[in-house]
Amino acid sequence: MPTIYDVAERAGVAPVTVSRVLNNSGYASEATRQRVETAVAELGYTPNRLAQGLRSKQTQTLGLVVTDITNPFWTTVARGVEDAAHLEGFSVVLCNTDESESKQSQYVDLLLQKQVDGFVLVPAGNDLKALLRIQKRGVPVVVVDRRVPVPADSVRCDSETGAYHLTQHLLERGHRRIAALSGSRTVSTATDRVTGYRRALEDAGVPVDERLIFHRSFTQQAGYEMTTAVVEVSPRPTALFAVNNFIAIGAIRALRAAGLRVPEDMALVAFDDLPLTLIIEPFLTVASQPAYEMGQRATELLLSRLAGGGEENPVEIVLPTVLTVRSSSG
Amino acid sequence: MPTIYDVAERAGVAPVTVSRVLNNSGYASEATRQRVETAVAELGYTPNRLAQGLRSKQTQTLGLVVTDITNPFWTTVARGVEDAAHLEGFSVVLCNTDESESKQSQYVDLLLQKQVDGFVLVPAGNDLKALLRIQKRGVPVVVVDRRVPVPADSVRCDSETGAYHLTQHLLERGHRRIAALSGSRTVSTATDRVTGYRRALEDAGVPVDERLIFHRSFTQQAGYEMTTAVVEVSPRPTALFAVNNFIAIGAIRALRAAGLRVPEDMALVAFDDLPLTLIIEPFLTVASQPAYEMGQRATELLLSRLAGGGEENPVEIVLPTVLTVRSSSG
DNA sequence: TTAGGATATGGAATCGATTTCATCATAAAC
DNA sequence: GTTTATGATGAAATCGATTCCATATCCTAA
Repeated sequence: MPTIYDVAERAGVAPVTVSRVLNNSGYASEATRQRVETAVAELGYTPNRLAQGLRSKQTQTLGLVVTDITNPFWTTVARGVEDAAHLEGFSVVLCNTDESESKQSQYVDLLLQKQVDGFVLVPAGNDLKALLRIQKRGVPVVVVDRRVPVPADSVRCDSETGAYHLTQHLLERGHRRIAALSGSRTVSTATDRVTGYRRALEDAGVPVDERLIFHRSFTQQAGYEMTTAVVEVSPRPTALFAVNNFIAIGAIRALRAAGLRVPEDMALVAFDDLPLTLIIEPFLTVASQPAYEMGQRATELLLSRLAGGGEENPVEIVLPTVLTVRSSSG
Repeated sequence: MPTIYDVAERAGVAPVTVSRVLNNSGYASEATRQRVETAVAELGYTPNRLAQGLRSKQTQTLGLVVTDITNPFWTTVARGVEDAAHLEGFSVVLCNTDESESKQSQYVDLLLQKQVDGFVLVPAGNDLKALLRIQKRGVPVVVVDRRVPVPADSVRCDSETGAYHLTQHLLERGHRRIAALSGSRTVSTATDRVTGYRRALEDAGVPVDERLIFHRSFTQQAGYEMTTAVVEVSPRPTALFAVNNFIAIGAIRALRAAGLRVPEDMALVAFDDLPLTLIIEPFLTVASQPAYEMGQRATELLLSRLAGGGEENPVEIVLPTVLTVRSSSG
C-alpha cells in the first residue's frame, strides 16, 4: 500500500507538499499540483485515515448509538443522521444497544477509543454513566429522543403533547376506559407519554384507573403481554393507547388472539408510524414523530458544536408530533 | 486525555511495559502488573485505537456493506455479522449503498482508508470494481447473498431451488398462469430466482409466457408498479411470485387497489419472510432465507481468513431456503 | 531601494501506540 | 562453576500522516 512518502518521491516533492495538495491547504503551484496528482493516480494512493486522525486529532467520524436497530423508527433516524453527516464529509459508525446498559457502556467506550469527533446518543435505560463519560472527555454529544437530568444538547419530540392528543382523540370518540401500554419507567418517553395520557383524562374529567396503566418495554412481545393482561381487566377498557409502534403491533396480535376486532371491540391508537414500505394498509391512528428530521437536526446541532459554533448553554430542540387519524380508532 | 506515557510515568515503568500488561503480551511481574493497573484506573486511561491500528496494522474492525438497510432482511443479516464479529473482539462499521454503485464505491474506499481488517460485502448492482479494489489491496472479503463472476469467498442461499419450490407449490395448487416480479437483471438473486421459476414451469410442462416476467428493483414501489401492470395482462394470471419481501408488499397493495383479494382472486408467494415483530398476522407463503445465519457464517468465514486459516481456494457456502406455506397461496 | 507580504516548498517534530532489539537478573542444566 | 533458558524490563525505531517552523522567491507599496 503506497504511502504519502511514495507519492512524494514519485512526484519529486516533500511529503508535506503532497499533503498540502491533497487537502488543498497552504500553497502549491499548478505544476507541482499536477505532478502530485498524477503520482497519486499512478500509485493508486489513498490516505491512511488512522494516521490522519492520530496526527490531526480529527476523525471526521460520528458515533451513533441507538437502542433498537430493528425498529424502523430508529432506522429512519439513522438515515437522517447519516445524510446530514455525509453532507459535511463526516461518516457515521452505528451501534445498537438493545436498551442494555452494559452494551451501551461498551460501545461508547469503543467509540471514544476510536476517537470519534462526536456522538448522537439515545441513552439506554436510565444509565447516565455513558453520557457523563463522553461529556467528561470533552467530546460533543447530542442526546436524541429522551430527556436526561443533566445539561446536554438534545433533540426530541413533545411526547407529552402527542400522547395528550391521542388520548383526547379517543375521548372525543366517546371512550372512557382507555388503557395505556408503555415502556420502561426508566425511559422518559415512556413516562412522558403516560403523563400526557393522564393529563388528557384529567382535563376531560375522566378518572384515571391505575390498573389500566402498564409499564413493560418497547417491544412487540411486551405489547402482546400487556394486552393479554388488559383484556382481563373488568370492566374491560374500550380503547388502548400504545406508546410505540412495536407495542401496538403486539397489541393487535394479542387482540386477534383474544378474538377481539379493531376498532369494533377495541379501539387502538399509537405513537410512531410504520413506514409505508413495510405496511400493506395503514390503519393505525398514530402520533408520528419526524424520525428523519430528528436525526438530521441532531446531527446538524452536533456538527455546529464541532465547528465551535453555538452558545455555551445546551440547546434543546423539541419537535411536534403529527396526529394521523385512521381506522383503528373507530 | 491520558496517554500510555502518562500511565507509564505514574506507574514508574516504561510505556512498553504498560502495553505489555494491557495486552497481556510478553512478561510482567505481578507487582508491576498491579502498579500499571492502578495507574490505568486512577487516570481513567483508554488506549487510542488510531495509534494502535497505525502501528499494529490491525484495527479489529470489519466493514459491512449492504444494499438496503431499511429492509429487515438486511438488518437481520447485520445482526448476524455483528454478533459473530463481537465474539472475536471485532467491531463492525455498517454502510448502506441503496444499490447505488457510486455509494458503494465511496464507502468501500472510505473503509479501506479506515484500514478495516476485512469486508462483508453485498455487491451493489453489477459493479465489480469495488470488490476488485478490495481484493487488489489484499484485504479479505466475503461476498454475501449474490453470485459474482470472479473468485471470491461467498455465502448465499440457493435462490434457484427456493424459487423452484415456490413455483412448484403454486403449480400444485393448480395455477398455470404465474407471473414473476423480480429485481434488477444485474443482480444474481433476481435472475436466479427467475431461473428457478422457469425451470419449475418447464418441468411441469407449462409454457413460459415472457409477458409475465418483470424485472424492476427490490422495492415496494417496484412491486406495486409491476403488479399494476400484471393485472392488465390478458388473460390475467392467477398467481404472483414476488422475488423478495418488499416486492410482495407492493404487490399486495396494488392488488388491493385493483380490488383483488389474496388468495381468492390472486395467489401470492414470495422470497424472504418478514420478522414477526413487524407483522401482525403472517399470511404470506414464503421461501425464507436464514438471514441471521448468513451474516454469521459470512463473518466466521471472514474471521477465519483473517486468522490466516482456510485453504487457498475461495469457499462458497450455499444455504437452503425454507418453504413456509401460509394462506396467501390459497 | 527596500521593507513587507504573498507564494512555494521543505525539514523536523509530533500524534500514541507497538515492534524490535538489547540488557540484566535469576534459576536451571551440565 | 560456567553455560543457558526464562523472566522482566527498557531504549529506540516505527507506523503514515499533519503541524510547526524555516527558507527562498517574487512582487508590490512606501
